[in-house]
Amino acid sequence: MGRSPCCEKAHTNKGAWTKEEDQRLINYIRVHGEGCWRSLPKAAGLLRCGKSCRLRWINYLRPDLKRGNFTEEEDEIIIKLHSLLGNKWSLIAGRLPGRTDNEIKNYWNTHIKRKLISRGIDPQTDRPLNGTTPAAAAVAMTTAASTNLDTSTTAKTITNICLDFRSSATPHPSSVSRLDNKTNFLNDHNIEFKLTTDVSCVEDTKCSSSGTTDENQAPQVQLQEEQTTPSVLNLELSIGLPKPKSSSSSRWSSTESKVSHGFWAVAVPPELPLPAAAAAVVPKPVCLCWQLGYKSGLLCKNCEMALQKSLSTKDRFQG
DNA sequence: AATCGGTCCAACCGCGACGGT
DNA sequence: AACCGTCGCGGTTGGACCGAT
Repeated sequence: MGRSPCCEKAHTNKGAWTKEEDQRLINYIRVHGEGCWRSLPKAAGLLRCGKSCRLRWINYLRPDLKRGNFTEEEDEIIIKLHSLLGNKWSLIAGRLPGRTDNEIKNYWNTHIKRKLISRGIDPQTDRPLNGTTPAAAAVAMTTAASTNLDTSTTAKTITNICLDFRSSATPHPSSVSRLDNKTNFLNDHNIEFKLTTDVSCVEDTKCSSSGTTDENQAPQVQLQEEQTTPSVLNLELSIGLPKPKSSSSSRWSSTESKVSHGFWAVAVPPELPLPAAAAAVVPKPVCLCWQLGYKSGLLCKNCEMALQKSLSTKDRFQG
């Protein structure tokens, strides 16, 4: 049986939006908020399909959108995140408040690709075009030494990636909520982040890594930023085998799936002192919004709970 | 002024993931 | 477990714009 169309195409407008349509959509969302895109067009009196409305709002009408050219800092963040995540535009957008995935994707294809080629970097692979590692490359890959922090049966490898987030501002809540939904790819590849604001990383050009190791199962890589920037965040990346999936679907097991869009990570808040952190290291499902260092109040429900748990653990160690 | 080619970006399309039943 | 509806993501496209000739 074929997939039913998302909307009745015969009675919907296509193409560029008119000012009146924009205004209708804005007015409706102002009153009713985002969501339920399927029924929105009818309720708002728009002859558009829900997908079209959603796209128009997210990419163009949202009030928190940043307009204008990308800054050099934004360029560098995009390049670095792309080298890490690939074409995960929504994930990258989640790190650039006010920018949309579509905008970043377009910008990548029209500007950054050329920029990278001029630097001698292959934009597809983010590796040097000539196959050697140039000093200009933003990301160098080296073997990582790891320590075993994982008590689960799934092999994980934690690596450090230092990214330059000098321009990082507090993300808008909408970015955070969107980010919460970006973890499928990371789940599938069992990739974990631990993002801290450890200033020592700024000074330490080596960004030492820690994490589990299983030489038989997981490749180990360390991505290391050239330490020429004044402020760098320490982003630990764990790469391992994909989480086991139920036999007939791509979903997680029942206990795992209790956490919607969950994100398995070593849940250690940045402020936890090292000994406590080491003791508290257990795999927990939390999402990227915490792992990316967002503050309480901007976290999703899952991360908020995880944060509270970890803080109580911290209290026990200090008390 | 007209034409052409390149660039940019808003919007569309198809697909996969998730949640509910 | 299977099915269905909805949502969100990434790739692609079409047309507007702009500079060169």
